[in-house]
Amino acid sequence: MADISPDARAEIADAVRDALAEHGYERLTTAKIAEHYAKSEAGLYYYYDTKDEMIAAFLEHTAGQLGEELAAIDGGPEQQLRAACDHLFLSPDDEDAGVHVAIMELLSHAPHNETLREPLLGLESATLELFAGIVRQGVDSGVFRDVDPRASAAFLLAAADGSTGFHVALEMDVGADIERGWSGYIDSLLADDA
Amino acid sequence: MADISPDARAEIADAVRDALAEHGYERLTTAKIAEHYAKSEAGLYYYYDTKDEMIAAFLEHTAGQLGEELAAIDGGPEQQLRAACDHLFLSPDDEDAGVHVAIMELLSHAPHNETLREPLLGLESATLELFAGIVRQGVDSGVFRDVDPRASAAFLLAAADGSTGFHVALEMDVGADIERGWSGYIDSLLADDA
DNA sequence: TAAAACTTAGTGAGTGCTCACTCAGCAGAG
DNA sequence: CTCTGCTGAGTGAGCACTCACTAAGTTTTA
Repeated sequence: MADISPDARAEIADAVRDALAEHGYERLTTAKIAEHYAKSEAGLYYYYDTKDEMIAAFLEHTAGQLGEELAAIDGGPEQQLRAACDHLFLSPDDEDAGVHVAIMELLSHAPHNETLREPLLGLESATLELFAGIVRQGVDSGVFRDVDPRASAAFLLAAADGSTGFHVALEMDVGADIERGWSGYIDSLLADDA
Repeated sequence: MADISPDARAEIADAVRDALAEHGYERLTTAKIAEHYAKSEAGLYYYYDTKDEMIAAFLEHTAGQLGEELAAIDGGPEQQLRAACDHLFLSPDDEDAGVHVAIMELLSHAPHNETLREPLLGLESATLELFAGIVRQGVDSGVFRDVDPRASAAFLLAAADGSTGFHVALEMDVGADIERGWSGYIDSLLADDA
């Protein structure tokens, strides 16, 4: 209970991710997690006390990965921001679509579920900080207009989260529109000292 | 089954809405819907065959209401767009917060649930059209720059949907930031023929 | 050095509870 | 007598979680 080996942690996080991508949160059962796990269903309970704890473990694992991926982006503020958006605004045929929809499901359950709230808050806060940091750098270096970094970051991140909804979940044909939308927004952030 | 009286329709839609606001979709049961309904649980099944159909009825009801509310806004394109955003981007202490989170939950279940997909698509498409119409009018009348109306509308709507997530669901303290975000975005849409 | 005692990492077969949905029947209107 | 609208009392399936047990190490003891 106290300490779980990193291997077991990662194996279970992956099993939760695969099961979530396949079935979605609503239909996620411990039996389905076990189907993607080398050991048995009861074995999951050797490491975690509840299903929610397994999901929280998946979220923490994912937050770590996303943080690494976003931190690996380099270039000037404009390039960094475009690359980061490209990463977060995904297309319906993206292979990670299932995972993103699942995280959105989890988000929507946060008001009723304490166990999930904390890791989700961590995930979103970290991403927000990262975006705000890029914008702040852009403003300081004069690449961007004098906008409020937190406001721009929060707005972009909200749009990224929301696009998962009606774009991926509903398969509405607005992928190109949304991409022009955020791209145009970044254009509008650029300082116009031509 | 075939035709349900408008009264019964509305009563059940309201019961679903109240139960959703109170318990969220995950913990929504037909018994809880019945608690907010004047008749019995079994009575719900006199009108609808499945729980999902009751929820779909609620969504259709809500889509109608939202359409009316947004259509009632008047003023110039800038005022209309600001008022519409004010309506969709809500604060955590908004009394409708529960309903918005619930719709977000429903959205995230759409990939796995055919019954819900259609009414949700209708809800989102109608709102998107409405926003795009306002922006188009603004562009045509020269109030806004020559932006792509569908792109701007889709981007704004995505941001509105997403803000429900980390703002209302997580109670992250970014309400003011997001408002400055969309307000600044509308500023950037204005034609600058000062 | 070998047997005994203990620990770690699991497993298969439940168990009890919740919940969507059903059904036989009933009151009142026409 | 029949149709509409409705109900109380189930019922069966699904699911989170438990538990008695085991096989494979590791440590202790004589």
